[in-house]
Amino acid sequence: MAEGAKRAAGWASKPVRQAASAARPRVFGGGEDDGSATMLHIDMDAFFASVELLEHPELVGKAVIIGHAGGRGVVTSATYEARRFGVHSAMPVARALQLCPHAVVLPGHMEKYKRFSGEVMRIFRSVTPLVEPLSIDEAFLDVAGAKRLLGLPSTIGALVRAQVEAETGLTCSVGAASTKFIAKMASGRAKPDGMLVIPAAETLAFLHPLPISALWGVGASTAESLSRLGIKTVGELAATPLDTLIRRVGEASGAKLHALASGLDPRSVVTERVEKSIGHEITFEFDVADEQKIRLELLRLSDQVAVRLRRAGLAGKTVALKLRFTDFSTITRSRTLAEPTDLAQTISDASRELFAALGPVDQRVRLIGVRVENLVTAGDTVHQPSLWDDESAPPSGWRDAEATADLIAAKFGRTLLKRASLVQPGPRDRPAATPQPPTP
DNA sequence: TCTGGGGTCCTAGGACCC
DNA sequence: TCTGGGGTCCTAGGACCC
Repeated sequence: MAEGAKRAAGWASKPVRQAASAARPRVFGGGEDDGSATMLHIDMDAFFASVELLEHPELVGKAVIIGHAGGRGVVTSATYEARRFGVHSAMPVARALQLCPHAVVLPGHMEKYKRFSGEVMRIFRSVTPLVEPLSIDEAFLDVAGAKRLLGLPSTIGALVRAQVEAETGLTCSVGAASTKFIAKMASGRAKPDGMLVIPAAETLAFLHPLPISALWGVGASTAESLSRLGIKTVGELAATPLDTLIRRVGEASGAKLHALASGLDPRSVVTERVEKSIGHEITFEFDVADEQKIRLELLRLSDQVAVRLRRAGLAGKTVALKLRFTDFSTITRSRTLAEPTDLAQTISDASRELFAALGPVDQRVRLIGVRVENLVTAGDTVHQPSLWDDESAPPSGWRDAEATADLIAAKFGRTLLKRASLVQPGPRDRPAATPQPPTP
């Protein structure tokens, strides 16, 4: 990142920053970094918002929300100035603006965030090859082997933090511990722009006073269920007999939670992950009753999914349809095909058949989604262009079915249109003036 | 206030096979 | 004639994470 951008964002000339990396690391329990905390969890601070601020230096220090203003948007990121008002991710933007009326709402730019993410992950990998990206803005680093070359985990953490800031203008927070799970908890408590080391011997002292909702995998539902057993803290969870827990939350979750609450987490860093499914979904700006609109959107989503499958060299055997209705109830229907596919037409056919099999739907549709599961590496794939190139792609949430149908007709002729049962045969159903075959 | 879009993992029941 | 238990695959729904 250009020096100018950093300065503009008000980060470059922060004397605290220099001091922070040079100062003794924050170590839980007040001791020294004894080198036992070799798992790092690094998490970018207010990632999307911070990236946007690089281009809007005038907004630094202000309450900024990333999300779609108006309509049905939710907050995808917010500066700490906005969070002080209770704003957080996944909250409807409308609600966030009630809590923080002076906040500036900016639209998100996913492609840009992906670029920054790649840059940051590259810096992580310059420290150790044992990097496991967990999402677009966080990763685990196993620095046990890098210790000899680069020094204590806290030194490595400081190095990475300084380098990320120097090269991108963004800050991140680091948690260092002896397991993944504790490292992640630690980075959360180091935020923003900090580092917290939990020596192995301090694990339980750090962990047990925390509320169970802090545990990875304990959401609102599980927290509520456990609190009915009188379990509020991680320490209380660890002291609960395993079979009591299993009866309450099920076999797998019970065993996992009990282990985590006891500080046990044997998972190592996984550098290569295999995708298990690829899908797209869209929430309409206004709930839809028109089934033809839904079928058209299914074709569009199927095409997006197929393009991504082919780019990844994958094909999938199971096609899943997802529908969410006006009352927010959600259903899924899926079908397993005889052969894996990466073709839009096949995925679209399957999803439209699943939709048709529902029979008459008495509610309007708020969201539809198409997902392909049971992925396998595609064999010899036939090159198949997208139904739409970028220029002609109808915007997501399009409203004009006629216009979209015309668009397909203009591009491929009426044959595809008819096959896709996008329009009823009728007076319009004549060959287009200049039918064009799909261009390779 | 009214709830995005990308995913993963788990549970439970039924079919089917041995 | 009645009845096991285990394994695998498929489907639907839900919790959870960022």
